[in-house]
Amino acid sequence: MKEKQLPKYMQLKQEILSWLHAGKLKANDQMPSENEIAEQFQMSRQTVRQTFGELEQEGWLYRMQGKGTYVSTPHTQKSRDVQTIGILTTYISDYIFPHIVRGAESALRARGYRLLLSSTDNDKEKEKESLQMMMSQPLSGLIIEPTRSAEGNPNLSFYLSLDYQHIPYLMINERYPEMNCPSLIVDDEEGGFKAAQHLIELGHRRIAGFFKTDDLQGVNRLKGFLRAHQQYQIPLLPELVIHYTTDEKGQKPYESAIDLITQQAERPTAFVCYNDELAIHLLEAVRTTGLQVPQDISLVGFDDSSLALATEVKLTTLTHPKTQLGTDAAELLIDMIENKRRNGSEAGKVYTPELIIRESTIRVMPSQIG
Amino acid sequence: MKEKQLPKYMQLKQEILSWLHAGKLKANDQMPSENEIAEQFQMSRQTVRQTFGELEQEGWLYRMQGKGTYVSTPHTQKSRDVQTIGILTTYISDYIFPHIVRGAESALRARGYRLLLSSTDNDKEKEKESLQMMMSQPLSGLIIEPTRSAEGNPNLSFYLSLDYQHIPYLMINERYPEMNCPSLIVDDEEGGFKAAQHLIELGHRRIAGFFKTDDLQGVNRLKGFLRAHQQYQIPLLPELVIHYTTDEKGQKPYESAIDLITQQAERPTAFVCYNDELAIHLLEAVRTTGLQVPQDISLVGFDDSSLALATEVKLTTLTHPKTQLGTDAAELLIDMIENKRRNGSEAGKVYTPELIIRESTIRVMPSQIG
DNA sequence: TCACTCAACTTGTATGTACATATGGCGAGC
DNA sequence: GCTCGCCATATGTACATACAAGTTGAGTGA
Repeated sequence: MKEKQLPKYMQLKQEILSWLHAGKLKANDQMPSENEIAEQFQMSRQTVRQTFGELEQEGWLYRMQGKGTYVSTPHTQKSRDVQTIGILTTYISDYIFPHIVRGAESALRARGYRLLLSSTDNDKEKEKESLQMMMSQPLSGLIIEPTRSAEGNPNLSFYLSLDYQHIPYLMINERYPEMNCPSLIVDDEEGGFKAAQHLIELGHRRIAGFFKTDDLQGVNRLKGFLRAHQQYQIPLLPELVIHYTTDEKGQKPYESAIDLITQQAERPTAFVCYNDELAIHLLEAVRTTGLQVPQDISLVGFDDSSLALATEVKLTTLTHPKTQLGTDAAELLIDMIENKRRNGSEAGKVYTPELIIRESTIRVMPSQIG
Repeated sequence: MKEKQLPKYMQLKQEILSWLHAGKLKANDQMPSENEIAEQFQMSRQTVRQTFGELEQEGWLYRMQGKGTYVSTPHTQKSRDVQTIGILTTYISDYIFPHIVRGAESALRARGYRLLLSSTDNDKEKEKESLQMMMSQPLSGLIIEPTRSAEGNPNLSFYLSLDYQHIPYLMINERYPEMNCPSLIVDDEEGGFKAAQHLIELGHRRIAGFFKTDDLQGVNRLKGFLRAHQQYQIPLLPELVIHYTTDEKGQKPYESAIDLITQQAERPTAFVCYNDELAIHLLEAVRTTGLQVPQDISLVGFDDSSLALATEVKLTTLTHPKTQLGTDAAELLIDMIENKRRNGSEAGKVYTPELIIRESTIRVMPSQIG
């Protein structure tokens, strides 16, 4: 019999809570007096007082000297059940993030959770501020999109204190390798591979790749891009791989694309773009040189965002779960909270991007072949 | 001597709190044991326990069985200062809303407020749920984007209870006429007027208007559209004004546009679209009929969203403050909270949309003139 | 009929005792 | 030098008693 008997006052508390849940006692009903309960349960009035004290603290009962003890209104009771979950993303308004937030928000609302939202603008210092503010009041769980994950994790101590406080959390899109928690990620390497493979199978041999490499997403897409070239034994000229950072995204890739088209002896026949946003941007760049997509240059985007359908030439791109990712994250987190599952990386999920072939890619023209 | 002597346990509580405030006891210092205090203050251990119990409840102390009682970290104490503000929008992921949310979020974060986010999907029932959840825990203020504002306000009681609880709130984008609070709105009627005026001055005489009329935004844009026709004394055929609701937005305007082009004896030469999203959609519709924008049909969008620049033919559109609106809303609300300004409609702000002329509108061709 | 008193009941405060249980240090014994 | 067990001390639980203070209603008296 290792199992410990609950203290009497706790047993009484459970009993009374069960009365409330069973509807035996309704709002503003008067409770039996302390002495009545004491006699009925064969315990002293002091013990009953201890129980009533806790129940009052927790908002289930209220007491009036000289009159008696009463059941609180359901409003006051139920409100304690509303829990809050935080989401910390890099950006809010850009691109696919609103869809992730929306998926999570609707799942959370349906399950009765409130959503705290904060963004980091991909800035470690803001990530720290946001974590501090979020944790300053009771939090039931946290969904995190890591900030600049290719550069390590200076806010590790905050994440450790999440463990210490037993607050469940999970990561989306990317992960900090040193942390052991469930993560919902997209297999970006596979996506990069599929993009390059698609173009190679269409006969392209000079494919330029534009990748944002200050987050793991871009690094992994690049990795898959390279692996496809190796696997198909296509030599890849170093100047056909363009790296850029978040700060440079407005200029560098655009100018590099124009350079590649106009300067290179043999211009590339296809671009693999870090995402749809960049693809649209490079579509412009191609047009300014007088060339056409897809006749002269094939384009592959990433993420299947709304932008991919807004253009006249609909973009070939790779899917991103977006809303589904947000919904899955919220539901997994709620499951962790309600079933007290421990953290652990085994839980997560990996999404494989699927290629969507539209109008921006085309079999390489005979005239283009070197 | 009316003044009642405080109970002993309360006196002790005051005493211990004064120790904490005076810095006599620092974080994680060990308190004297219950028995020591009891002897020192000439009271029983039970009384000391009562005091300690309350101080523990309030977060000042924590107790460890067998070890002793300790002072909590200042973190736990000071954290009570972080306040929470809610934002209730119709949509989260769509269109310009992410920008509004982003503007508000960054302003709030900078000022040390947390952001609770919820959406209504333009559904009154969900609006009610969201309000309930938000108000279930302390809230310092609320930013509301009204749901289906053209159809009245069934959740009025919730808004009245905001007043009752002295929670400041303000409205963005639209307003419930019966409520007296600051509102930040865009002068949509002026926008509708400018859109029509622009086309009229380019010589267009048969201008079709597509408006979503289940919210006030669309109704007002339509109003301005009509006013321009009156002012320039252009007769407007009833069949050139297309109404639709949120549910119909995928089909009705698209089909109506094709009908207008193909069925009408004299097809319209320009479309005024409820927003950029619809404009892109109708751009497609025009293309399927073999006509071109802007040569055959001029298009005006609304809101200057990122979509307006994604297309090959850059959209002529009207500005929307978006991020600025979110930032302004957050800062006004913080001002109301911190300076205890009362609600009142005098505070708000009205933004006037500006016309941005791009490539989708053109002077009417001689061949087009009936 | 009205106002007052008072008894009986409620919860609030205060103290005393007893034992249970968790912690940490000390010393005996290996 | 290490381990084990004991002990002192801390908080946790439980019960008993006493009186204070607020509420209610029945009973009393003018």
